[in-house]
Amino acid sequence: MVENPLLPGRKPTINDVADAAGVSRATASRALSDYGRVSKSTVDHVRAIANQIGYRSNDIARSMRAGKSNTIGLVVIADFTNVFFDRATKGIVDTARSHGFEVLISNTDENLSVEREAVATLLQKQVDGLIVVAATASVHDHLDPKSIQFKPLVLIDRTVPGVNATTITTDDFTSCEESVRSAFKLGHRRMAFLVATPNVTTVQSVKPLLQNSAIEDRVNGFQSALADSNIKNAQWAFSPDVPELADSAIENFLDSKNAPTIIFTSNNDMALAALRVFGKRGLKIGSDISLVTVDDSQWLEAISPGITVVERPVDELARLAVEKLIEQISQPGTKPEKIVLPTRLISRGSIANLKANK
Amino acid sequence: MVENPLLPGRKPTINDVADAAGVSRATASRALSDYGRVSKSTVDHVRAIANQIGYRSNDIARSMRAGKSNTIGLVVIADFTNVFFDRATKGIVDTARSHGFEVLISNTDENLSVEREAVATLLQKQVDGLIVVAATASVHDHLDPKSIQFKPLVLIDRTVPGVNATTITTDDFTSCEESVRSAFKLGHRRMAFLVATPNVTTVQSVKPLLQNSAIEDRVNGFQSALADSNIKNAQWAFSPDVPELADSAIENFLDSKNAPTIIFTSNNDMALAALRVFGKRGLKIGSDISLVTVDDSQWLEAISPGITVVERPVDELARLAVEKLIEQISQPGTKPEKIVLPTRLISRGSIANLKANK
DNA sequence: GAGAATTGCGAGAACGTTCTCGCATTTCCT
DNA sequence: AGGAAATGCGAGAACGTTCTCGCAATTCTC
Repeated sequence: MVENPLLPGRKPTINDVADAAGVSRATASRALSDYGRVSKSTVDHVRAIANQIGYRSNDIARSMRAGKSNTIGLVVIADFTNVFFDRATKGIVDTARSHGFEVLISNTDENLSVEREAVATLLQKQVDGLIVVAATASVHDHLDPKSIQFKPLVLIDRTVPGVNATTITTDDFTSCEESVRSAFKLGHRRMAFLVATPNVTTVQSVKPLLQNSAIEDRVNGFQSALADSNIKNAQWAFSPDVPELADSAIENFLDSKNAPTIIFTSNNDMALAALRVFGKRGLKIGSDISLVTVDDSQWLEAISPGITVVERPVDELARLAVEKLIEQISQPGTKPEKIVLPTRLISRGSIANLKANK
Repeated sequence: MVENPLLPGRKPTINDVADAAGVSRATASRALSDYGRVSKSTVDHVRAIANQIGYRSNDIARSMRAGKSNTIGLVVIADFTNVFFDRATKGIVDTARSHGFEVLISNTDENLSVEREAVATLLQKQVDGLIVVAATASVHDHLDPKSIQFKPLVLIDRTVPGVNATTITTDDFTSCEESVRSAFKLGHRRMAFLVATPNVTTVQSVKPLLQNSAIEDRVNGFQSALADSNIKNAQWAFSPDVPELADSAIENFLDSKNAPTIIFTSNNDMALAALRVFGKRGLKIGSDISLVTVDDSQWLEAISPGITVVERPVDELARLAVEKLIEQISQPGTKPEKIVLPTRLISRGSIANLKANK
């Protein structure tokens, strides 16, 4: 190991800078961090010396002294194909960085005990605040103020009743409603809905108790439009996010007596299931069968026909989450807000026009 | 703000535990961290008290004392659609976590100065080691041992000549070679290649100096098979990762005099460009036009026909990167290794069989 | 030009851990 | 039973910062 000739054996500390510059540690600190009273000439001199010996401040020591780590914790769903959380994570990391914060990421698998552990670990790492995608709406003791040491908290994607934190969600209801209406206008009457439901183990045809307000919103949006259109025989499948089960749910739809002309899926994974089964059966999307899903990604636009989709503003959600969190970190009194971001139905070619075909 | 009635005003520290348990701080520390000499009864008592007052150790203070942060830094390409780095990041975070390490992530945009800054920031945060996807092969002073304070370093995806660090790459050469041979066997003679090239600003038809060994390997693999098959008129486009430019490169291929029957793309973004243009022109993949790309993702398999792809072992790469890094962190003498992981050509329906058509 | 205000800087404490000593007390060995 | 070894624990230092005090030297004020 080659060493710095000036300071053998270890990285330079502020004491080394002080010694080399012939000033006290306190003055060196003031000169480097630009506070307190120091003469201009001392500042220049100390900084020159610091550069020369390659001094870089130790953020751990600084955090310890300051009681702030400039780090936020993110507790999020790990899901290999879920574009939404992928992009949200990336947006959060980038926004945080641009505000001088680092992000510690913990992946939970929609698993409450993993989530508990993750929150505890992040708090031990002394994060200044937390952004959480809560696995379940019914349990939240680990998110209560005292459990998180009264640190700021922002919930994203889903609400948790009983937790008085800033919450940033998307208006899935309205666009899902609109997607059904849109299909109705094009002549669709037999509709089926495949909903990813983390907290079940088998496919259900009747809505179980959902633990996820975002999914609940989508289901409610679909149902509201069905009611308005007086459609009573819609088929439903609530499936765990397991490819085989999702695929079989789609197969069941297609094999049923009054097979649907259109299938709505609640997320990317479920849309993949639909595409797999359609491909296997040689069904042409946009003519033989129709498809609408939630959460846009580039490939949904690139393939032909493009898939009609409810787009959620993931980048804005990520940005807001970080900004609201940092606001609460820097101004502890700030009141929590409930923010709902608008979504948008993007029509591509995946809904067949049944009226034109007649 | 509600406070802990036992300890008003702040989080309990190990001093509070010691006081409440009636022992010294040293003994409390020994009892909680299970080292040194303490009686069984003292351990039980101290732990009970610690639980009771809700004590959780402060990892920042611990890191400061220990000179180790149990944190690794990841410097990686931020790219909205690049599945490879998305999954690599996730794999790295999960593997690290399972070994008790956290990950600090920095996104660079294939930008050297951002990369420099990121490395410096992570070092200030006192990471114990670094995993880096290097933006450029020609400059590496910021990755030299003294620049990274002699901390362990693992390079992934790309090699950087002159940096003596553990390197984990994939054997893109062989599978890319095989993909061309595979197309040749099916009767393809007119081939075109669209290669994502971060360090150019316009589309080039002649290979520029690539700064990326992974891309270089792919190009070399393609070229090797072309030479073996005696194909001399292959078309090439080296494009920045900008949708409009990539799309136009594909258009140019299709509009050229001897238009290719098959297009090879070097990554997911370029494949999306191909799909967009094919769709726009009504070309049917697997019959009118053929396509092969690199880096698998679920949608490439779900659509019909599935896209033939060179699959790279991203999860294993991520796992190895973390494990090798942690090995070097815990055993400082460990020699760097150069690991090359095998890739695999997955044939789906996207290469037309021109021989069968005759 | 004398007191007051300002400026520049050093000494030392503090953040919350862990670890090295050293000192009692207990246990062991013959 | 008497010395040696082992055990249990406390005092205090150390990690690298920042910040509060206070003191001397300089500048200001009338």
